[in-house]
Amino acid sequence: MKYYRTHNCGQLSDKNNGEKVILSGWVNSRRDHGDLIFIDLRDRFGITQIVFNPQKRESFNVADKCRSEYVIRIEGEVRLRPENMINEELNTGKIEIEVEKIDVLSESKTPPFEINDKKRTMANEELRLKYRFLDLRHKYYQDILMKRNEFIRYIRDYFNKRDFIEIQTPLLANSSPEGARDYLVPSRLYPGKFYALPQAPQQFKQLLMVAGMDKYFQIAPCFRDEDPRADRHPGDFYQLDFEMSFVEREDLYNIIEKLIIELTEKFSDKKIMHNPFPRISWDEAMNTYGSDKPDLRYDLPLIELTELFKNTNFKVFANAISQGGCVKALKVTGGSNFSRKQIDDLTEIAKSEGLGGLAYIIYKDSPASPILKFLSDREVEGIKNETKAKKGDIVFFGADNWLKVVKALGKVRTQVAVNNKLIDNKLIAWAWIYDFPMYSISDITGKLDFEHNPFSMPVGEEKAFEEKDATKIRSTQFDIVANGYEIGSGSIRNHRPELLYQAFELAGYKRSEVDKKFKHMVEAMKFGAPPHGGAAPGIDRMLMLIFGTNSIRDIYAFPKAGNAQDMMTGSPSEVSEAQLKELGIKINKK
RNA sequence: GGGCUCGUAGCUUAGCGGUUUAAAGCGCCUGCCUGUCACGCAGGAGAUCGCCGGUUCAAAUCCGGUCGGGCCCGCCA
Repeated sequence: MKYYRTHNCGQLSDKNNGEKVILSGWVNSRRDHGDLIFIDLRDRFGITQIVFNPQKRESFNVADKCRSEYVIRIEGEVRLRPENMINEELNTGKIEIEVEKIDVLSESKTPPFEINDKKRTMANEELRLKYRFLDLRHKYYQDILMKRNEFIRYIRDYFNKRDFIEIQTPLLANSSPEGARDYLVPSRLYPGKFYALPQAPQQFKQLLMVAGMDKYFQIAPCFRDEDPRADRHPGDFYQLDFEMSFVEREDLYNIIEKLIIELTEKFSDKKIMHNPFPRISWDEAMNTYGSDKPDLRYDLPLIELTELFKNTNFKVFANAISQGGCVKALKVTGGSNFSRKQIDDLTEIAKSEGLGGLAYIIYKDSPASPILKFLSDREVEGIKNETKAKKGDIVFFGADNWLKVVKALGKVRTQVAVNNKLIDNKLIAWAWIYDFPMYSISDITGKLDFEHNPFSMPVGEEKAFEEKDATKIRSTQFDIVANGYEIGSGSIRNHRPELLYQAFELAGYKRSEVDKKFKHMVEAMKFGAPPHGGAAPGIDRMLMLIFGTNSIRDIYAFPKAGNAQDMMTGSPSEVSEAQLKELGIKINKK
């Protein structure tokens, strides 16, 4: 009976008036009025005010010694608060507990930072991560973890209702030659050999389709050994991984789109901007927004001007066009008041993406620009017509090969949106980007390589390979994007072994190499593989967006810091000589 | 691997065109207080200014290095 409680701290109301209750929790704050002590007792469910009177001398003396974060257990009677002392901010604000007996279950050292239910501590993150078990006592984090639980349960229900089954795939898998850096796990039984933690259950889920499981999903832990970002947790993260047999892309869109709409409406304060989600081909996305994950909360499209400058005397534009490139423009309404510094900063962004510079025309009473003297009257008039620039606007130009131009102006577009506060944070602009390129020329090797998942079916299946220019082959790969983030991707898979060999061959893999590296996959496809496809939205990014947190770390119970270390447990850490010896591993320290 | 930026009581910050006692709010400790709810009032303790070196009569302050954090680029099929 020592640790028994009758209620939690968020439960009692005026209906319980007069009841004898036992509560336990943490001392959130203590207000000592000399001969009257209030304690706000806190647990995950809420806060209840408890009152100590000097008539119960023994209990009063214990309460006098209680400090923040002590764990206490009290017995007492629920009492209505006087009318004018009701606390509207608390669910339990109409009542308080008149304490008869108190036990201190655990004392607490003075915490390294203040823990208050009302506000998040402003202590720096390194310290908070070190004492994560204390930081998590904040309502902010408790709410997120509870909401995350609801979120994931909703997803499980959604898929279960639709005949999907959740299947756990191995965490000790094989290192894959494609993709991100693997986390390796040494094998004790086979010295010199390694498991790899899966970057995604991609191969297993396809094999489950071959196995006839028909519809699979998993809240799947994934591991990639890459450097973190604010929106990328180092090491491990979760994907909503699913795969279906006998489907087209349309089936995949439908199942995700409906889920995401329900999740957004149920769990977010934000409004969905476009419903149904816009579908934008990769070419169109790049051409219009200069990004394969465009932020559609603001418009600001890139404008095509190559035709206008076909015969221009302005060398920068003429050179770009003669080498098969293009000229594009970005009009910023009301941008004529950009400072010198702002224009310089935007120019730097363009240059960092490989452009020689960022030409511009400012529209005051008449157009003003360093490049005006190189342009004909017809061209100046044409720019105005195409961009619909008016007094008060600015138009930026990019000229080079197509991809460079759109990427650079896309970055400029993003920055302009920030500068001019064009972003409405109350919106989530979900969208589909489809028909990604199957291949691209690697910057490093100069050779053709897979742009994304090599197991995706090319658009048009065998007809795709009639295309002479392999960079023009499109994949059934699609992304779900929102507010400038890539949330996840999917595709119809290539279940036809001959087409798989053909796809790999273009990327420079011989049949024998494919057999060696992906033997189980190719073999599986030869034993009656159903057509199938799937996708994998990132749970973490969805949570970030839908909950509206700024850091990916907020939605994890125990996140790693930006240095990929766990500040609390100290991992990664050294291991004993004996362990290394058993694994046959020798460490060369730098 | 590269760039930017931050590091001053337990916490958050001020001071940083060189100078004597490093300042404030919160927290902590002590005392007072029977209606507070981030209670209030009074008093007190608490800092080798991340670390190492240099310049100087003198460094939290200027310079160099180093360590640690954050953000970004590369990377992330």
